[in-house]
Amino acid sequence: MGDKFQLIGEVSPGTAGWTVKVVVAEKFSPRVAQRSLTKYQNLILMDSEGSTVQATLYGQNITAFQDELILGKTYLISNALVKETSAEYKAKSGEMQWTISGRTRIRRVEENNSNILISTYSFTDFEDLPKYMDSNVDISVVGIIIDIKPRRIIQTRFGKECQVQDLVLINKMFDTVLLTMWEAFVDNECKYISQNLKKKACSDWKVSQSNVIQCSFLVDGEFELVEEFKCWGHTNSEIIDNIVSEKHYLTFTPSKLSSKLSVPTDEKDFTEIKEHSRAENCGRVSVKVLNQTYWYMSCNNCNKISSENYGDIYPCVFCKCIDAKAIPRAKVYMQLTDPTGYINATAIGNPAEYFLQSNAEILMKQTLIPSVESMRLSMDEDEIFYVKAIARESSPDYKFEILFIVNPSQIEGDKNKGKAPVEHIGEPIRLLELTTKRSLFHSDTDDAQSSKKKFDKSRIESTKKKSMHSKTLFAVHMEKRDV
DNA sequence: CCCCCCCC
Repeated sequence: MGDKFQLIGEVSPGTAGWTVKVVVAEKFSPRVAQRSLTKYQNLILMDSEGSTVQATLYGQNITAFQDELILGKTYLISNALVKETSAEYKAKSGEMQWTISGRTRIRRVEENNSNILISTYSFTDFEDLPKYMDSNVDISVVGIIIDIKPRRIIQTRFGKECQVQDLVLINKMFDTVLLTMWEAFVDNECKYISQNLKKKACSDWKVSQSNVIQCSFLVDGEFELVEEFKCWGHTNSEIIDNIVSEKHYLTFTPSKLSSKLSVPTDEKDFTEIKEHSRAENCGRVSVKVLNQTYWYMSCNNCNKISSENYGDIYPCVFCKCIDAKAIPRAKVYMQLTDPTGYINATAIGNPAEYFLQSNAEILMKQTLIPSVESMRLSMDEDEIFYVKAIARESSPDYKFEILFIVNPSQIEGDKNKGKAPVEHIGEPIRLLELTTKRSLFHSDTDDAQSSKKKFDKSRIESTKKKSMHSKTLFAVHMEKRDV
């Protein structure tokens, strides 16, 4: 399977234009980080030489890719973000780590490379397990799950309550062991396994049960399942038969394993940024834009990032649209500063194009990254940036997004002249005085009535609707250009 | 809505 592609070891952070053919050797359950709410999922990928690399998926990518990266299947992967693992963890995770995201290109290859997988595993026989008790060594076993015990709550010796659940494993010698699943494994793997056991029970159970009855139970033990522990679960009589007829090791696993597990479901929520309140009347606000790529390739249906080439039709992993088209989308990341401090904010799509005075296609075709000044010569009037503070799932701080940019002189003059066209929910409505320079950190409020204007009314209306749950829209008055 | 990063 090697041929014209790179090997895992040949790819480092600087490597350009690489493609590696890999087998998904392991796929762990999605987890939530210890110190934040970030969801992540680790995979182990293996190349033709048996070298492995840890690959990680974050957040929504976990769900998006759950059917793309199937355990035991072969893929061509390119354009993953390659990072060196920090020294702290190097011993454990190996040299490099790949982050798989929407920009990563993944192509399924119809090849059976399970022999490569098997060759790298070393399974410990059940009868040798007692040697490893309390040794904290990671070992692998292979067996069939023939029973799952009820979940129970235990107390550790430190008084902490833990949920555990026992599985009964059987090997080809009909030895059995109890495998105790801890905490998250109860919610994830056990849940999946028990569903699977039920499903199989009617048709297959008799055969395997009669097999079990014939055997003697030689070893009973209790072993902790650590994360590196490999474990395959089946109750299919055919598989048991295979084991009996000397097909020792199984390399296939339920392909939808991860989809049955606890995948993040929470919608992102928008919350108020009271803690960002500072003094008012804080003087001028300035904007700084660092050099960056002012566009990304996106799905024309859902706007999510795409790994395809411009104009290509492809099935989008995010929205599942089968004939999505890859089109560029403008984005710009900027720093807004006032005397109280600064925030970093992103503008995507329309506000980005307005700010950059360009459009996505032109931005994409720039070979050199132009400075914002050079693109924004015409902008010499005051502007209001409507910024939304969005609570992040993963950390306590907010990210800021510029929803639209309004030039006040374009707003129709009536009694609402100059008042920001944004509804504020749950707080007294106040009007934003254009002449007042607000602190960036002041979550200000605006008047819904003022949407009676010709300026881009429909867009503002639709933004309003989407912002119904938001209490965090605030406006930043930019005084002329001050880059 | 969408980008980035994120974890052991």
